[in-house]
Amino acid sequence: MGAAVEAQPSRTGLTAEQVARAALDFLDRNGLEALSMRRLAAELGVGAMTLYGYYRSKDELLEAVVDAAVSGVRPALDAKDPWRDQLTTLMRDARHAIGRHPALARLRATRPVLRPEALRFAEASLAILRGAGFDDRVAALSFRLLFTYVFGFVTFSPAEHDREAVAEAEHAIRALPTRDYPNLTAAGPETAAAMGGDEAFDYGLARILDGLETALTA
Amino acid sequence: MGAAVEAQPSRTGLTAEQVARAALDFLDRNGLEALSMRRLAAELGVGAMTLYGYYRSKDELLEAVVDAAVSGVRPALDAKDPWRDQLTTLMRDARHAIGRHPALARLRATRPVLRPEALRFAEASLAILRGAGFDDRVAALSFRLLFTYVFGFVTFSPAEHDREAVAEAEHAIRALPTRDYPNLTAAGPETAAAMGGDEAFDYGLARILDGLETALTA
DNA sequence: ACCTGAACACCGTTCAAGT
DNA sequence: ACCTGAACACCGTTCAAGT
Repeated sequence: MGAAVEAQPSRTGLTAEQVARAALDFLDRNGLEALSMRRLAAELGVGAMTLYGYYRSKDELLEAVVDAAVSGVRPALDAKDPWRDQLTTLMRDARHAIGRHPALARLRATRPVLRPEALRFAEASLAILRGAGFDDRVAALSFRLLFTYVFGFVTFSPAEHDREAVAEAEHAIRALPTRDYPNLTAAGPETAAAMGGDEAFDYGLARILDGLETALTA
Repeated sequence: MGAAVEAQPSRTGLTAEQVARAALDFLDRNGLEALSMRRLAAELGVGAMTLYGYYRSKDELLEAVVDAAVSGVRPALDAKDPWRDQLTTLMRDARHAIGRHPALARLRATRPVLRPEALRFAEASLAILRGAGFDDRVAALSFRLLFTYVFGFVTFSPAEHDREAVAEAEHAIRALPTRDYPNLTAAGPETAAAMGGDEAFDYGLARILDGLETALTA
């Protein structure tokens, strides 16, 4: 399990929560590779070893960071909307929520996160799917598909504004021998453009929802 | 760019290729965290600094490792099959190819891989999609959806045989308050089971292909 | 030319000591 | 009780020296 030694403001005036929040903030500013216990401690103005009073290891701290990022985020849904619209809203919101803390998706790739706060996304998805008429098994499989898509997208797509990554991809494709890569070179700019952004996300999501609709009416 | 100092067998009898292959093997045996330049060098029976004769940095070595893993893998397709069957085969093969080197998916999450060998998957996908009648833009978007799904699945699903991860998830769900998580607790075992495995992969893939079919005939 | 030990600036974490 | 410096066993990489 994770945090929770005690929420007592100790001699340093720090709580476990505050340490996790500071780590999340550090992650957003400097990225995952930059975070070290020593640097975080220095930023908090305490000795490196002080952090081990709040978390038994760096791993445990990182788990708490995921929790901190995810807690308080409540899906805003209107149950009167059609299930397809509800899922679209939920997945778009999830994408943007994760996109605000890019390091987190990679953190979740190593460790499946099973904290209650992180499971609200599953609950909200299943509520919509079961409400739409999917039985438990198919609702669960459908949720997993949506989860995989959203987390896969934020993990493997270049960041929102990263025009450079797209340009690099286009350049790499243009350098390919046409003979061995006839289709990729023919659709080079389109393939590079499809690597990320709202259009790509929405297109994929729409196809998945088309597929769910087909399964539901079959 | 990556490797390629020279393929000359030097004093140690090592080539850049061999170093990359050894690193891939090390990764498969010990995981991403365990790989260090010092340890790999020790395993190869050379000084740590010798590796820097082949690759300028650990990053560059890792890029070559991705290349080594991916090179030589040719999609085995029968162009006479319907496009849907061809895509199913290609994506299943890709999933298993990546699954053989679990560290690689996480490596690709940090750096988009644009080496020619890695782009064969894109070429094969686009060949099928364009052959099916998708225009370049929609074919590119559809490829990206499939790519995201396959890489997302191998990244965020527990490994094939990891019965323990499923049990842990089931346990975590059972501990949830029914009042706040009515749907998740109701479909707990199904949700845990859907985290990975062939059934989950094939279900998701089938829904995506349903969606592509809908888009194509619309 | 090719290889490598020593050294530098870092890590996470243990342990014993400080207040 | 709470905090922390020193120390240990590691990193990736530079640099100067070895053959």
